[in-house]
Amino acid sequence: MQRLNYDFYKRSNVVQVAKDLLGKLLVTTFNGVHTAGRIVETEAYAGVTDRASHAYGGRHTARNAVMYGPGGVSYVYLCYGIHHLFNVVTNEPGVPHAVLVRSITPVIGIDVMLQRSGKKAGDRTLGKGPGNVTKALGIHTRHTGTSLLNGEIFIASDGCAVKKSEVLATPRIGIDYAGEDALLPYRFLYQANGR
DNA sequence: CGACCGATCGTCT
DNA sequence: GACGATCGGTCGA
Repeated sequence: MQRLNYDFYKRSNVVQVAKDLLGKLLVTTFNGVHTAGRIVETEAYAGVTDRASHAYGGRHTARNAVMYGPGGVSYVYLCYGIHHLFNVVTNEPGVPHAVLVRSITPVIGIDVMLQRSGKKAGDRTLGKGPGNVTKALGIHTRHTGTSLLNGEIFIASDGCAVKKSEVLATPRIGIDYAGEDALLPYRFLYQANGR
């Protein structure tokens, strides 16, 4: 198992990074409790030129400040007052690109994830949907700005190879306000054996 | 089943 | 003061 390094996150093509994150393991290690899931769904947010992005037009606020920092840092924010959504900042400082992790399949610490989510064993919705990802892994808005290069949250490769034929690209979810950018195929699903 | 709606609050205007 | 990069429960068919 190999933690992804800055060279992975700093790349300038956020769409490519979003695709490359499929099949990787998203790991949290809070208080010595390890939980991890395989990333099976991501969305790319292409910064200032992307109307769906929080940084569209160079918008710079306290909330999205970490997007303007270096890649390999978490950007977690609250949506609809209830859901904590986990993103990975990409690219080099000054370019506010990010990838939203929308779904994982549980791999390590499934019992803990079930407990955190209040779900029963066998529930297929565990880790499905961006709000459920953070709930299962214990990620909170307080974790925004933490580095994935050396912190409690990180992404690793376990050598799982993702074939191009197993990746499906579709428009992103819930961004109807983004005009033509809502049509961009920036959502990627990894479907090895269905879901 | 699918459609609808309520929850719930930080953030930006 | 309005509104989400959502979820899950409920209602009607």
